[in-house]
Amino acid sequence: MSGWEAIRAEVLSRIRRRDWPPGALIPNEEALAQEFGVARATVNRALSELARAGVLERRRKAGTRVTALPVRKATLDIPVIRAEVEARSQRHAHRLLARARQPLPPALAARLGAPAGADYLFLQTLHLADGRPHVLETRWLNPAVLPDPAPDFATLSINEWLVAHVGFATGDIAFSAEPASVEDAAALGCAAGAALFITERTTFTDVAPITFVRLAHAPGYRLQTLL
Amino acid sequence: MSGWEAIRAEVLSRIRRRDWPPGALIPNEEALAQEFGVARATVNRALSELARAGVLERRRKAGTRVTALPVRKATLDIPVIRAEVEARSQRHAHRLLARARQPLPPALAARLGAPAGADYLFLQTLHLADGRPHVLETRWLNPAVLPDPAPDFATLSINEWLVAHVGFATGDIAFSAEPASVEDAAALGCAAGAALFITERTTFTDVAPITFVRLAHAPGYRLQTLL
DNA sequence: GAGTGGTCTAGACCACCTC
DNA sequence: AGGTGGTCTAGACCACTCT
Repeated sequence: MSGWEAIRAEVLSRIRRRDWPPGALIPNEEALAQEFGVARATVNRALSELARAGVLERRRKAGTRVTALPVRKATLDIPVIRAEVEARSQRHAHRLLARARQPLPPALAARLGAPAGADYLFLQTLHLADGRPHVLETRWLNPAVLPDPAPDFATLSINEWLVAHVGFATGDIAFSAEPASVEDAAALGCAAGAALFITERTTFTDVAPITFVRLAHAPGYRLQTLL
Repeated sequence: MSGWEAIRAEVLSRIRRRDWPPGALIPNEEALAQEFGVARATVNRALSELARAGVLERRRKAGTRVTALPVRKATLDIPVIRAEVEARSQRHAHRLLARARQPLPPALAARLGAPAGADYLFLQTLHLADGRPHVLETRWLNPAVLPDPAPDFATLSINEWLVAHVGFATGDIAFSAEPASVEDAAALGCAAGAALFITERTTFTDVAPITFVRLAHAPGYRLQTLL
């Protein structure tokens, strides 16, 4: 191994070995470049990666420190549901349970930054994995992003239509646990009150809100990632 | 704005505008460098960031494509519990409920890559926020990583001792929803069967397993992040 | 074999921040 | 005011992988 990855490994090793304990200032880029016999840019690359991982804290003039109370950063992959199901070699299908124009509930209007009571498209979709209920998707969609006539979401999943036609957007995502409502339970085929893993996402373009979606995952769902 | 961030923004804009639709091959680095009047390294930096975000897919010789079915990547911060509580201006405290040497349950031994029935330290800690139950932490700890004599975890939280003395490690993390067990309910002061948000982590150093920890969060907990 | 991205270098300038 | 990291350049070599 050589190059910036080798330097990252060596620095990490010195941190683990407590040569550079938590909170300590480490030598500056030029000194390390000399020590390792590489260009400063190579050291910069290695240290920047460690800073991104939360292991180091870097500030101009102040130098580079080992993070005292490291905030571990985990990267989650949020796949399209169909891709997630098919990655487990299961067959994916979806059924459109509801589709209606509805005024946006006030709480959601606030989260999306939309006018209260705005006319939104309400969609409820049940995703199936190998024919069994997998995820109940409840979505409010800004009709302004839709073409006229609107696509038939009975055949093409909404989410896939969005990623293909609206493109990349910003937003936020939240995870929680909720007891299954009567509606959740009916759709997912579980008992009311069962512990469900809930994902909630809001997405925006630069100019307008796009959608709010709540995913209620069938019992047993796990979201997993490497640290 | 100028530099690599400007180029990233312009490329992203062309993708959103569908000048470069999903799946399309975009010009190579040298062509873009000429067009924007910058060095190839600057284009490389911009495109690498977009690839890291999952917007582009890059392969030598094959070139750079707009991701067809983008896998959104969300970065989660996993703070030390005390820091998380204090960040909300609440007072943190913890009580050590149990501490015992116990053989590692077979299921956990497999996950940690430890010999079945290995002698581990079992610790159960209740974290309080403003005096109210916040998280029930259930942990198995490899005694080999502890000094002799072992620290008194009644005063210093285990997790903080670990981050300060064992240092950075690899591992994995999983999130799920579970009904509260009788034990969970008693500790957290909620009803048995209530929907709890569960975090499970396993961590290793290069050479040995360190710990498995299960965090049962009190009802209402949300894990949130930006996309 | 050849085209593409990944990385490295040596030097430079600059933004930022602590002192 | 001056030290530090952040970025850019122009050029080079290399690793990978598609054809």
